[in-house]
Amino acid sequence: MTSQDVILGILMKKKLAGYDIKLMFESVFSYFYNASFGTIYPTLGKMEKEGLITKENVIQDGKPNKHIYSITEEGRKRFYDYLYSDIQASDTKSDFMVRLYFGDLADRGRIIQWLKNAIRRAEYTSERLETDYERLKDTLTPTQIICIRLGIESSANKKKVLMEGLQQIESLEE
Amino acid sequence: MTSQDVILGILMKKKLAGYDIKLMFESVFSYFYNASFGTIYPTLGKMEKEGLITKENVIQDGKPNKHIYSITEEGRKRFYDYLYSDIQASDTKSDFMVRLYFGDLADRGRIIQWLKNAIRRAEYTSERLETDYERLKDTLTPTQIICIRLGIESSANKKKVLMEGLQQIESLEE
DNA sequence: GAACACATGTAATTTGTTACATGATTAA
DNA sequence: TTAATCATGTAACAAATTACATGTGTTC
Repeated sequence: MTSQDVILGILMKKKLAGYDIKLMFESVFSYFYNASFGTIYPTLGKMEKEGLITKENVIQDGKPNKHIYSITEEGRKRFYDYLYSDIQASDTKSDFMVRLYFGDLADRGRIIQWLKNAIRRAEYTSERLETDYERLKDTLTPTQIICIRLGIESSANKKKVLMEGLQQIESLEE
Repeated sequence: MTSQDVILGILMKKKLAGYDIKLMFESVFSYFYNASFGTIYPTLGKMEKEGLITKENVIQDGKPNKHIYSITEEGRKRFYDYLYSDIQASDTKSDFMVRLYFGDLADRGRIIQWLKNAIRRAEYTSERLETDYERLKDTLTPTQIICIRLGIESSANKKKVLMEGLQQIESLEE
């Protein structure tokens, strides 16, 4: 799975500008995919050259011009090639978990701070996704519902485990 | 957090060869970090040049020679620079979740296959980690216990959510 | 005889990030 | 007036993957 595959998928449903795609990465996709502008724009350029998408120039007033990209037949074909390919193992880099793993090399106060911050983040994520879910649930496809449920429940679960861990750490003798 | 930071952390406790580090990435770290040989060996080389680690040549019979790396004082200092730096947001690329998100473009049979495979993987992961936990729990530090608990419970939770999702999909009219 | 575990390393390529450059409008 | 939102793009650089190359011993 490359950024191109994901962009192709997004354009399957709607024509969009690079900026809009970035907004989607930051909202819906944030807990399972992300890419920066420095990836999105060059990828869109490359895809247009290859005939997978076409560009439309939209002049806006008060705002900069937009390049709206639409997927082509060739692009749709390419997307299905991806959709029916083998699923790759997911790849996670969690700095927080690495810190925890090496936690005995840090002082107790610092660890407690790490845990409290992570608890707050997990809480915030699960609440944000829950709100999104309530707002969007009538427009989501069945598999998108599973996707967002996975996000909500995993962050709620994470919060639970972290709170148990925090209690454990706090109960320890110095 | 770079591969260098993680390798430094691993060498804080024990001198090891690149091959051993790879084994650790595949076992203990697998659910929150990973790096290939193509990353590990060049990184070790660079670290030695910078004086963060030292190399020791170990001749083995029947097996190829090993290069055992030990961390230096300079390396320890560098590790603490990392340990006390800001924690970076975790970065996940889940091909499975992306497929789910675009699931309405795939046929129902395929989706069911995806879900069943993911359920099996989640089950396997949580069982593997649970076994590791039972075997190692007396040697694990308190924060390592939180770390592994996070892995066990998150995969068990994932399995639960996926099974609910599968039922939902299977109950749908064609 | 094939494949796998052990063990290291390089090279080509891909992929991605960060920072910079530009510039209008709007809200604090 | 400062920052944020909107909007695109490039360039320098960093990071990482994949494949290749080498070679022994063991297991199937």
